[in-house]
Amino acid sequence: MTYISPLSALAYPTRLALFETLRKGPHTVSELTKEVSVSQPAVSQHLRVLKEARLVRMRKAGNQRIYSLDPEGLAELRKFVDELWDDVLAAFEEAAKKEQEERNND
Amino acid sequence: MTYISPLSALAYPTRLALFETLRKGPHTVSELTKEVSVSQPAVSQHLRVLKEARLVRMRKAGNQRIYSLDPEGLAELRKFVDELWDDVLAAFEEAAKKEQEERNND
DNA sequence: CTGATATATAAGTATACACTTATATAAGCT
DNA sequence: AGCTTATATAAGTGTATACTTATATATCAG
Repeated sequence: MTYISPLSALAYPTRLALFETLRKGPHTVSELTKEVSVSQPAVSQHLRVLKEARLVRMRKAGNQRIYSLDPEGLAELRKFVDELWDDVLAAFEEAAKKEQEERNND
Repeated sequence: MTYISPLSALAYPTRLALFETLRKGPHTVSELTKEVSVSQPAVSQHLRVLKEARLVRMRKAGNQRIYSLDPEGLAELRKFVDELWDDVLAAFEEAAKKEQEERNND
């Protein structure tokens, strides 16, 4: 099964390395290729995955393609983790409440 | 290469489904197995990956093992995404500044 | 102690996918 | 037009890993 998501897109080391480079600012494909130890086609393939996951976006500039972070997709990732964090806090409160009740039963 | 991280741990659909179930609260392995369409050993294997990534934790209760979200590991994930978001905002500001400069040049 | 239940581990298999090289596409330059 | 540079796509390969069944471990109940 193939499952494109921001999480799976960032799961692989080489792809994460490309993404981390893009955090520093927009880069062309050849610049990105210099940053990692894989071939240019491999970089293009990773960029496609990142793009489909809406983590990065691309604009053409003459001969080159400039990749950069995609604010829209990243906003969704942020939302996911924010909501996740709400659940974590809720679980904490629930656990604290139960502990309190157990103390009262003594 | 094997790369254990919260991101790769959540990258796979079945594992994400288990994690999403745990967001609702602590569950035993047999409860989790009912939620997904794979065997119990497969669930145990996924839980091990989630545990190594510090996304979930486990406590024994008699015969059973109760899995729940791991606040510590999830705090790290949150931190990662928060810092990532800072970079996104910075990239936005940079882009806006450049656009402004280009307008001034006209 | 014995059987039942809950979970983990072992071993094997099938498939997804990260990589490679070769080639296609597309834009810039002379 | 042709040549060069930048990037993408195609096709093939090796490996990681998600699954399976079988079995081991551990706790509980009688």
